[in-house]
Amino acid sequence: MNSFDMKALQREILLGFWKVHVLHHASERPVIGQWMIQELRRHGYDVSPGTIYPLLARMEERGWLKCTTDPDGGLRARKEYSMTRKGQEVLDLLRKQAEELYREVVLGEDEKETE
Amino acid sequence: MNSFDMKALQREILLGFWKVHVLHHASERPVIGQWMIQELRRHGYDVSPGTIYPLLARMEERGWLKCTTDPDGGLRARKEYSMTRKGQEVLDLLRKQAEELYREVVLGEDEKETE
DNA sequence: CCAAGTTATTACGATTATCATAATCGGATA
DNA sequence: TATCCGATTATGATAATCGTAATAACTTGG
Repeated sequence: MNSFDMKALQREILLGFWKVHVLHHASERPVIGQWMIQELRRHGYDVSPGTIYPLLARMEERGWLKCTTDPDGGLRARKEYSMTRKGQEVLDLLRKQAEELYREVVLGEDEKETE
Repeated sequence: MNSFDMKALQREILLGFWKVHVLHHASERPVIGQWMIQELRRHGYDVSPGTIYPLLARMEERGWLKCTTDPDGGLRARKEYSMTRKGQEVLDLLRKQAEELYREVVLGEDEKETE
């Protein structure tokens, strides 16, 4: 298959992409950790709970997502993360960056100069 | 300005984008650490040497980039990183991912189903 | 009603990446 | 030769990620 270290690539770069996907999905419907794990597996990537859950928790801490749980659901009830105003701002910026990235590295357009 | 923690955003997500830019640039002409720092500054982002140089060194370790230096240039001669075959494979995969990301979060296309 | 699976999250210790800042090196400038 | 500039290196602290195991609550079958 690939001749390179996929684990390193996931950690250094792809995980960042997936975080953008998470924010995007969260802006349409609530996201839960387990869904994210399965979704990535479906795409052929394997990411451990020890990565996913802390990641969502950090996004909540930072105010990018808000978390709701069934209060009667017990200690490990499923957590639904949905978008906040701040998260939306982050996502807006990320969309711009994702577009720049696409234009430059996929389409091969030159960077626009800041004059 | 922004109401969110830009430092966290840079660290968790944007830095990954910039790594893709680095690989892309390296596939066209050699890249050096100082250039990268200035380029990011030009775009309004501030990243420290303690991030950039280890990052390039890791890419070399992993065989994604190869490094050439003027052998008579002394201990801190400028290092030029250029693309390797393995790095090109990494970049190819990243281009696909960047395109998926763009289609989904910028254009709002639905994911393609794996049936 | 109990045992066994299923769906989820949490805990944890080890490893790796990132950060800010200071130090260093060598060439150019004056 | 003293100073500045372009670059990289060193370092110690902090933060993110990893794999694995533990836990909790529901569901299902006998």
